[in-house]
Amino acid sequence: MEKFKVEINEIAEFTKALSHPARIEILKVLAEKQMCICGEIVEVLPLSQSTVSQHLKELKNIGLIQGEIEGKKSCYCINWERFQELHDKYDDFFQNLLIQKSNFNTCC
Amino acid sequence: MEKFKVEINEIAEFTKALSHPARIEILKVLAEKQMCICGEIVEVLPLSQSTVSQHLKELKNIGLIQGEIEGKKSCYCINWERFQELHDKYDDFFQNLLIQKSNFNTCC
DNA sequence: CATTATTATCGTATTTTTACGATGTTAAAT
DNA sequence: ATTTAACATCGTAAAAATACGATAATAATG
Repeated sequence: MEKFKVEINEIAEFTKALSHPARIEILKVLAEKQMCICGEIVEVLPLSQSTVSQHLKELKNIGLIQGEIEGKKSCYCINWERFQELHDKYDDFFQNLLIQKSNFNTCC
Repeated sequence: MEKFKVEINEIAEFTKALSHPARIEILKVLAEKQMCICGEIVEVLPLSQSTVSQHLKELKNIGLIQGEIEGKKSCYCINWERFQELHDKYDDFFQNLLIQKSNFNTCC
């Protein structure tokens, strides 16, 4: 994956983490409930427990969420700091694109 | 793909379109040059012509770029209206998430 | 008209993603 | 000490994404 610049790769990793509806839904649920255990997420999603666990792992890998084992349950929540960091990088990039939008750009 | 709500699916489709570094790079190049022919994009990317063509097609499918055949060349540019539309949807969604970030949220 | 240049599409191989059931692990409950 | 509940991980099947060479299509060029 060294074909592209680091900045580009970082954004792509972020958008990739968000590229599945289940993972977006998970973030939404976690934001609403502040935190919840795995089971609550599984209840809401139309996917099996193991599949949800996999999606949780992916979000965890990129750091968007945190998970901590509490007894026999597993408590998840959003890592807001990381969330902001990634969102900001994405946003910077796309704001820069928008700046370059010219007015007389009828294009093609 | 009817498992999730339309709003969630739309965002996922957008992020999916941006989930590959090549496609992000293409958008960057197109923003910088306002418009360019396929060959110019191929020159810049570390991928074969056919692969780049495929990525262009995906961006075109979701409407982020437009392509028009001009003689034997093919002129591409960003569809800024669509770009804004998708970006706004994404942004709305994540701003809503951020609103729900509570201060006393030490989580887990 | 034949050739060349530009790009899209086809066929296909490889890799990655997605999904699920089965199993393993650990802590709580009985 | 068993049993149960909650969850992660494993194994694996199926689908999708990625990449490329070869070919097709079309317009410009000679």
